Amino acid sequence: MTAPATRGRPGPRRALTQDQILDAALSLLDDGGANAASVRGIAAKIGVAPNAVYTYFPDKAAVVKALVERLLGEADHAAFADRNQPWRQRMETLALELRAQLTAHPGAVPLVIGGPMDGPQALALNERLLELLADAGLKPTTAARASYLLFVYVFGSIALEVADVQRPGPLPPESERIATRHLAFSAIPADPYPRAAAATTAMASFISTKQYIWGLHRVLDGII
Amino acid sequence: MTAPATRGRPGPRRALTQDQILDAALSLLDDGGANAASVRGIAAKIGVAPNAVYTYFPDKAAVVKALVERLLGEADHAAFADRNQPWRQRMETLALELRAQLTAHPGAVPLVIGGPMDGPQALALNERLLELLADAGLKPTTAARASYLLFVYVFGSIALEVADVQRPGPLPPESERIATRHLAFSAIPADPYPRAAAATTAMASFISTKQYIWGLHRVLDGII
DNA sequence: GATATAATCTGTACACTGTACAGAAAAAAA
DNA sequence: TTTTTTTCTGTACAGTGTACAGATTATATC
Repeated sequence: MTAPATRGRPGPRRALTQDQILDAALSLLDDGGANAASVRGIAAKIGVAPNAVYTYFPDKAAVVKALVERLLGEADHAAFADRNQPWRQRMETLALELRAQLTAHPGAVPLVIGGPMDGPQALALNERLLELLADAGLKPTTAARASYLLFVYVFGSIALEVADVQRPGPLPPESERIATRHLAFSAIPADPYPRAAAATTAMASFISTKQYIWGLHRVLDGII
Repeated sequence: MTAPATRGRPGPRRALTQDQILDAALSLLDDGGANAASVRGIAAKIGVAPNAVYTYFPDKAAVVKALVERLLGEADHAAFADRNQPWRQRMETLALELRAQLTAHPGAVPLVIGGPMDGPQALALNERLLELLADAGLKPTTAARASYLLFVYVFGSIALEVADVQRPGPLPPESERIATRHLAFSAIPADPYPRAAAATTAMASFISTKQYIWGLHRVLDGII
């Protein structure tokens, strides 16, 4: 798959692989946040000169694109491709899988939603969704619309969730993040925001799995 | 409102205002994309040394934060605060208003969804949503959940829409963007993606106002 | 095998980025 | 008038992406 296409031509053997570069990039993102995956940082991590990276990718954008593809591909499609399970269940599995995959790399999330989702893995994901929605009884065009809506919901949720924490590094446990939000929201004055001020506890927990599933079900209810 | 708080103290008069800086930043974003709003660019645009900006904002993040607040605040709340209209209508007005406001500045969108939406204007928006959903008959906690869901939908949609074009500058007209997508999607092979390949025309138009409204209605249907 | 060819990787360099620090000019307070 | 405080500038530093020119290395050709 990731075989070097340049064997049988002159020149020294490649010392690196694309995957090594992506590994390094992801690792930097994981403990440095979205801006930590610099070309120089990547190169340093694998012990090579900065511009050696450009042998494997034309520019940084290509690295990011490949990394996004890889992250999307790492979601296990097998689980929700199982047509024996009820479709809502499969949808839930898919949504949770994607969320788990992406929130495990919060620094990468801005990169995922920062570019067009038109790579092979995004298309594959879309295809699984279309199958699933067909099984749910939707006509192709409605299924396509619904698939896009679900994309919006899933990636929108994840984006808002990771945007909520500013410190780089792995996402703290849900409970801790909720506690932080609660603290922040407790400062909301009742004067201009009476309704928000009265709902701070609820609002604090909107980054939770529970709310994520609740929202998913509302969307699915709307699609029917 | 934005009065200089430092009058009645020694020192030369300020040559700039925060708004001038935000104007410059927005203008740079508008015709250079999300990375174009550099401190140096802003300073050059208003004819001042780069570090003069730091008199008005502690760092670049603060500039971005203020700019986001301003963009959110520029949505006209009056239209959908009118309780005489049916609530679905008001919701539609709100959603369209926000989309228009943000897609008018595509370069700013990554900045909007890149940080926590907890500023005064985000809270004000949330408050309007809560009022609206209360008028729709929802109980406070359900209204709060639904409000967050709508945030996710609106900003998620806008983010995906803006991420779809890579060239900086103003968003091309919808028809042109759809045509571009159509062209790109026409290359989708039927082999691994039969369903997607059969729906390219539909998929191309998912960045449209029509799809946006359709999705909104599905979400509202789900909320009831 | 010797030679030509083409692909790696490195060193250096350039134009950018955010921002820290030191100083000069300016205006109000004393 | 002198002191004090603020604003803005100049300079500087570490960091960014990446272009360019070699040196090195392996293959293909003669």
